[in-house]
Amino acid sequence: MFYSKSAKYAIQTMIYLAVKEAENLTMVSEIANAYSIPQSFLSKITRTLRKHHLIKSTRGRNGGIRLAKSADSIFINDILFAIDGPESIVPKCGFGYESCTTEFPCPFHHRWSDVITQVHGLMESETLGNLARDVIDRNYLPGLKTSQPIAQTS
Amino acid sequence: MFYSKSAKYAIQTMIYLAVKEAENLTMVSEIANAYSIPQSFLSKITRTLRKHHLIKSTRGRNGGIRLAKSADSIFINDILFAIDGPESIVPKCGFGYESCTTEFPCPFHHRWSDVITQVHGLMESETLGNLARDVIDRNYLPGLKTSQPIAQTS
DNA sequence: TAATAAAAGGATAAAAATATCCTAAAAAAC
DNA sequence: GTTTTTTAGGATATTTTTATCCTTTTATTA
Repeated sequence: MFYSKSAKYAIQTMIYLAVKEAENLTMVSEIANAYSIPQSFLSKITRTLRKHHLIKSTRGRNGGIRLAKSADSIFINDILFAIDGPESIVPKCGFGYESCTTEFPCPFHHRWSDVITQVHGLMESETLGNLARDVIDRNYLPGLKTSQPIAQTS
Repeated sequence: MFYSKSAKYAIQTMIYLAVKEAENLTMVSEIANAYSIPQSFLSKITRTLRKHHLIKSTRGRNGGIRLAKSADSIFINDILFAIDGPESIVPKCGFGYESCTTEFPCPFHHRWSDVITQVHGLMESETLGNLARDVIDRNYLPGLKTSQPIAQTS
């Protein structure tokens, strides 16, 4: 896949928070439960997200996490960067050559560059806000009271 | 990335063989050396390729491997399937939901389906023959005597 | 203030992917 | 037929990713 399982968990978490933006704090355990993510593992991921200033957290009873800024100002790439590191957001050669550029292309380069560019363009331009609105419109968020199988609504 | 390191090695190997199609047999060690792949590891991969009838091998002195059929009849998907298994060639949900369909889509589904479909379409339609011709045209194959840095020729 | 509940953090474990090593089998060369 | 060279195969090791466990810190509540 284009990103790690950890990054997937992170994106799920961020979407969850974006959808619940109104609420001040959400417990990590609630999100872990909603997506069937091991709680301790998700805890590590949210700590990383916090270190990258994507979320803020409060300890202690009634504590939890929330977005650090507007969902519209957070791009998917920001999340991938935080979790999978800088490499993850650099369009990489489909063929796997370390240094594959336009000047020194690999066999796959030309065939893949369009597609790879699209993927990374999507990551760069897609905001958490867009995804959250999509989730709300479709009424689709596991674990939320408002959630309904989309199959019934369409 | 879209596929594993093993699959990358396999694709590199298959392209190497396709370019050298004229020659009867190529040693695994030669390919491993050309791409800096651990030889024993590549040996395992070529055994898998053989079991999937993508290459044929001959043991003993002057032995080696060669394509089992015409490069034009081998699709990249065939290689990915052999190495990474059936999952690798099934377009998967960008968001990571296990069951993400048109009827039961996830937030990413609509945004990603176009891109994912393109990636997998490319895998399905791209043949080893096409890639090999590209390599020959560009005179680009590590370890081959004919290889030249493409930067010099363009 | 003590009990409780939450995130933070560190140590460890389990699983998966990648890599190494050694022996066996087979084909050719001598 | 012995040696050499190559792929086949199995056992093991290393690395990376994912997951678990336990303790600490912090805030709330009783």
